[in-house]
Amino acid sequence: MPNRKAAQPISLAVVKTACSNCNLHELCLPLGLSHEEVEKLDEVVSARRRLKRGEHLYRAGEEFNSIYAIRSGFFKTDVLLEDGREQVTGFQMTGELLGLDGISTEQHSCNAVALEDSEVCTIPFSNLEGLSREIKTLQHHFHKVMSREIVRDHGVMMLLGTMRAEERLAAFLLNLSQRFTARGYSPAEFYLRMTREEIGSYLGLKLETVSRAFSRFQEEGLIAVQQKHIRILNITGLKQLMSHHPRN
Amino acid sequence: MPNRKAAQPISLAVVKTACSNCNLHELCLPLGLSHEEVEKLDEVVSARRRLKRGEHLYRAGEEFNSIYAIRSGFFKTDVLLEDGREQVTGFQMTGELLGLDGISTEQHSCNAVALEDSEVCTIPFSNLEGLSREIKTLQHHFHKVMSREIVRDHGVMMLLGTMRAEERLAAFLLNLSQRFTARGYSPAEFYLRMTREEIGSYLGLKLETVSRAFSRFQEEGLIAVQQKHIRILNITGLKQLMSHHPRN
DNA sequence: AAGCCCCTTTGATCCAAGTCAATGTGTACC
DNA sequence: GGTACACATTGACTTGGATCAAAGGGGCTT
Repeated sequence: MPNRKAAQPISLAVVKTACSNCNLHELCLPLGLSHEEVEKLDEVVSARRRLKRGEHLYRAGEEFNSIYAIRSGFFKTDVLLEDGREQVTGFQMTGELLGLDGISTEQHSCNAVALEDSEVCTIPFSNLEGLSREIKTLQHHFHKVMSREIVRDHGVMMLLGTMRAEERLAAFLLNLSQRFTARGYSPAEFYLRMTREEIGSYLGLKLETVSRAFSRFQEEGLIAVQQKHIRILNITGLKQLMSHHPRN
Repeated sequence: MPNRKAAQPISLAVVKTACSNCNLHELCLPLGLSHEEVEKLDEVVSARRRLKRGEHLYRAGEEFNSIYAIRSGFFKTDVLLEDGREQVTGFQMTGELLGLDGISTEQHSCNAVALEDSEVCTIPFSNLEGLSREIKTLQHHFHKVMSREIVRDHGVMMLLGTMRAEERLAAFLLNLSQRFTARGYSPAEFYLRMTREEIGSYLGLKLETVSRAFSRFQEEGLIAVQQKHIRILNITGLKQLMSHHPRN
């Protein structure tokens, strides 16, 4: 149990975020940096922050100062229209960056919400810019990360623009599977951190449609669903489904 | 008439791209740079390239080396799925950058096609990174441009995920209008450079639906359409249309 | 000036997904 | 340990946009 013992002073070394001893090197900003360079990055990463499930990391309209690296946990980002319509723009997991949208106007343009208890590293953006003027590798890696975000968004546009409901859900499951795999988890079995409604919002579908598609996949033996617990039984079947579109 | 006189040698000064005497300062990378800094940028921008209508600036899969600033003309970018489905991911006009998607994998991830005769400045990316390690303002501005692209994409996701056909088209027209205005053109009257099919692909609609929506807008007195020539007659009407969604 | 091709418009019909409604299920809180 | 509440499933019906089909421009080329 993570119950903090009363009044016990905690050593700075433990509290201090340290890229150098973080096991996310391969997923996060330090990718490809030398030991020395990672230590410089350490100085820039100012603090960790813990969030409970449901808590906002930032909200649309707030001033932008920092980007965040997810140390552990799971987030969604969403945009709200004045009339209350909501679009989930992404789900982020360990090692991924949050807040890149805020650079453009120096205000966050979406909301970031923890979907489970999570922990992030706060990276003041002007410090990061400073350091990436010094460290070429860091600069280039950061540019790649931003660019990857753009490519990812194009993928979602493709999905929303051209795919039918079951294709969208299959693509979604395969994407999650692949990201879990990259983090050392099972490619075939995982818990969804988000509701059917959030999946639907992300995929441009109503929650009932998401639910029906899950049921259909189960009937066809592609997956086993029990609430948020998913097991992928036939990954090639799911992949085929995506090229099996009618005509067009 | 821009008919080039035969065999007349052209002075280097004319051919050479020069940010310093380009009238796109306010829209393009040099935004906010000092005179000296712009001259440094000049050295980095290696060449102009002219494209005829229909010509590809780059194709998905090609090696990425440079980004491109549009000096004049109009482009679309699109992504193709193996099965032939196409998604237009954006339309780009004067002053906007093309190719940011390629940074991530060092390969272009989409196609960029000129929709009218156009001219671009080629900016070798490693040179740009080099210079932006020297010039803080340039670095920051470049980051803002990339971030703006992400925010823009989120807007498109919102559009594709939550809006009905007529809302999408209204949003599209208003967006074009606003961008033309920023370039000193009429906010109310313009020629579309793309076909109904390309608009449809961008908006996740079939070309017939786009056509019908145009006709409906015309019946309602919101716009006057004649083929590719658009006049916006009631801009507030168009804006209202977007908040007038049914329920949800 | 004719003829062709591409783009666009319009009509009739169909279907995938949305809507509305009721019932089931798991979990957190007294 | 019961009860409340949020989330999920399933069914019946509706509908917005897709599909199929045909006809009407515009602007090329020859």
